[in-house]
Amino acid sequence: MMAKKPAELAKAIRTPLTVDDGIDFPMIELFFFAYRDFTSDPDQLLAAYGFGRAHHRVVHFVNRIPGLTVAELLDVLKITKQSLARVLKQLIETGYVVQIQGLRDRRQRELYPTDKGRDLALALAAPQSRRIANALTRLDTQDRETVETFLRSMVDPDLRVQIEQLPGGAGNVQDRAIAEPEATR
Amino acid sequence: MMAKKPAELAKAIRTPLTVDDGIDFPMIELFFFAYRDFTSDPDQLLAAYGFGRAHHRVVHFVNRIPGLTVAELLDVLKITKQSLARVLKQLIETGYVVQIQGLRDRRQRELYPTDKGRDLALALAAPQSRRIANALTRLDTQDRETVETFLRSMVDPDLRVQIEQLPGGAGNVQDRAIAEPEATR
DNA sequence: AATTTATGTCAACAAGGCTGACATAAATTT
DNA sequence: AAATTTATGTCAGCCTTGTTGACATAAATT
Repeated sequence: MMAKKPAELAKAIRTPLTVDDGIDFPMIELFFFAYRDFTSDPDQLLAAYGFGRAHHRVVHFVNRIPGLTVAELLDVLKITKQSLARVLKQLIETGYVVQIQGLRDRRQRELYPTDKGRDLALALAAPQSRRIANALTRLDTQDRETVETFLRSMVDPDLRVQIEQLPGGAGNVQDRAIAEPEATR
Repeated sequence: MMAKKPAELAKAIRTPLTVDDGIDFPMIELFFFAYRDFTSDPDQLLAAYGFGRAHHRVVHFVNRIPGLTVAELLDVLKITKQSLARVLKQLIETGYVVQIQGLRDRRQRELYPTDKGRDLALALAAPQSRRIANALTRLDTQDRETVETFLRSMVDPDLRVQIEQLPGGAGNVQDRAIAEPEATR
């Protein structure tokens, strides 16, 4: 009996889980590895600035939706006020983001990027966009829509409104397919 | 000059970044939101077990590649020994994973799931697999290959070997398309 | 016999999640 | 006008999970 080696107590399963177990493991793993490398692109850049992924997300959405309020940003990021406060404070102090008191509602703080903030957002997005463009070159042109449809369907239905609100409307293939400068401003 | 209000110092940019800036923002954001919700599926389950995402990843790969060594697991997860040690210790103590001394090389510890560990891996993978299956229903059958090709191309080329080694070979569309139980063991 | 390798462990640190409580100013309701 | 609600900020403290560097041990290799 000797309870010393737990390896002897509970028996080891030596066969791998596979698709035969009714789970789409290949797709689960592809998604995992793809996202891991996708996020690794901006990581080196961020480290140079002394920022982390949390800063990245804030800078990104402030540039994509200039003037959004703190509450709106919390809703997009799905984090708590305190978590946001830390990184937002740093971004404001270092001059990447500015707050402007709301006109209609003066309790609100509208968030805007500065020139520095815009440059950073572009620099962070560039390698990710390149990676995507490269991946799409292995596909037919109309396959882009397939990938978009897939990814959009992976998002919780009640959260897809967030996507549709973004300029360029990733939630709206038809709108953006032509890539014409719309009246988004 | 009163340096009190940084909002007044650096000017706010009021126009959003769009695809016109040469960046594929729609795809970047779709990927972000899709992955966010994809990982939220197992999170509730994990919380019930008192585990985190780190435990999830370990349990997953130990079930997919039973008998892999600590060094191999570190290589797949791309984390440090110490980070792995913490969660691995917990998983072993609570009986989800067992270690067996290597036969060829007795320094190595081969990692295997227990029955508990296998059940957990399946329970965690189920909602993710369901989400994927649901997303694929909106596509034609041959579009699955398009999505797989896209995701595989998003992975760093030198890291794609990791995918190809997994049973069911997500890196090998032809092999897995038929979903036949091959001589993978 | 000496060295290298695989693993474990300890101490310490940092980022970025979380909660709960409390403060303030502005808007809204009564 | 007074009371309440809302948007935001802030403080204290906790947890997970990533990091580094140092050191120990046993087994394999040279």
